[in-house]
Amino acid sequence: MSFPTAPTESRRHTDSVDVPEVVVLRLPLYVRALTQLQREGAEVVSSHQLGGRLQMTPAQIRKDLSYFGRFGKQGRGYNIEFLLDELRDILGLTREWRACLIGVGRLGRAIINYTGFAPEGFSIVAAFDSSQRHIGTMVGDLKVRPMEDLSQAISEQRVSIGIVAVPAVQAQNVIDTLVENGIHGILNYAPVAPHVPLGIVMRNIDPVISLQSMTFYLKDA
Amino acid sequence: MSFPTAPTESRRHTDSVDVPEVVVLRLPLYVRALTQLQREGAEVVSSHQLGGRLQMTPAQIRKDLSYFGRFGKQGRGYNIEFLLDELRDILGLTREWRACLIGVGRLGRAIINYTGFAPEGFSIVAAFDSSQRHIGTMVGDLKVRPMEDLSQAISEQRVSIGIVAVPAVQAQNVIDTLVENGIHGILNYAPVAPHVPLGIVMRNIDPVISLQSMTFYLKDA
DNA sequence: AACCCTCTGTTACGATATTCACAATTCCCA
DNA sequence: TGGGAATTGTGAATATCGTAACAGAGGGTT
Repeated sequence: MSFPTAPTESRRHTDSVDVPEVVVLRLPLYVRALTQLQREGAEVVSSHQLGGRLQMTPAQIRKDLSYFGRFGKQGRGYNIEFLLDELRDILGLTREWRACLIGVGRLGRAIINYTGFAPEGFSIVAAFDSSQRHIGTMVGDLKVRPMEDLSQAISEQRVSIGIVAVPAVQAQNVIDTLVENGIHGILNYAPVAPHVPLGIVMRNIDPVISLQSMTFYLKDA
Repeated sequence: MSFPTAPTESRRHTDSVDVPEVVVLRLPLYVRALTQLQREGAEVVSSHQLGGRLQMTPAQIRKDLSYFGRFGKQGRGYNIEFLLDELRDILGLTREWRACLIGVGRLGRAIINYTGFAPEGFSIVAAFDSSQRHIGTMVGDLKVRPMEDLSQAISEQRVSIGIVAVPAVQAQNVIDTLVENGIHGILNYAPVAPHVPLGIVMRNIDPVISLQSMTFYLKDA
């Protein structure tokens, strides 16, 4: 498999289900590859074909899927539309997810303007900043609000994900605030590894960390 | 440990060294935590303290470090400055790394303007795009060049990393071109899982994939 | 209908990764 | 200087993860 355990991700939820987290982390890749295949007009795919696309062994794909059910037909493979529906359902991608953004500096503005979220059902419905300089200004089509409004906005707009794009020093504070206000999922762009209580799911987006592990392999090539 | 193998990363280099890739992926986190500790004025740290910061077990930290040498003192811990130097050396962070950016759309421009790279020794020294609309324009302080210039720019400016910020459909082509021109490290922002030959190190930055694995844990909370 | 080819789901096995546990070393202080 | 407290480095034990292999089911073909 080409996608080993990246050490800057996630946090286990409850242990009610016994699906390895590595498996969950791969499911979105399946969704994407299947979507691509579907666009190409395919109706059925074998674990071997899918493995070719994703550079992983057919056995791993079958094993991963088997944690959730039996989706294929022997001798034939997987019906793409059906499997996609199932995977979307498993991942919770059949509904819209509303997120709020904290921090509307350069990075925050880039995130708001990123067009990749909406087609996948993720929408940013509120933006916050602690600086007077930003509060009240428009970013995309959102008016930037003060942090004091966070609690109200989260409940009124039924926000369940917080996207953190503040400077490193503020990140832990902001994340604590989000958690206190009932947010359970955090997408953190700040270059730190914040602490979150058990049951909170965090994902870190950090290009510098990615580069720094890359150079290990490049340094004497 | 809070940082399980994220399944959208990397690719093993040569197998000359026998350090597990998961270990390499964690080293940058150590570097960052140690840097932070140093800023706070600490001179020595134990694996237990460091583990507290990073939410991992002391044993894992000691084991990880032991792949590369013996950096601590029993009864005392690790000298922060010394360990930082060693880790930076191991990761190849003692030199400057020059990268080129492909794709100067919204995402590409955000990447160029991102201020987090330079302080860590990563600089973007050339920008390319295939669209006439962009070629010749200035992005940050770089003039956007046509793809035909890629080969020359890579050798003349001694570029060793390619940052890909083109639409999904173009990503595989662009990456193939980079590899053909001697690039061994690729930071891919395009929402695809491209194929790269053995020996090429790729890291994927993909917030949507991160969110899609997060919702699995959020969906019935 | 009989045969053959294909491909899944799953169990058994092997590889990898993490944690445990402890001997050995260092520091500090009395 | 001696003794206790702290902490490393590491082999062994455990846990997790990936791969191989195969029985059994589908579907196509003659």
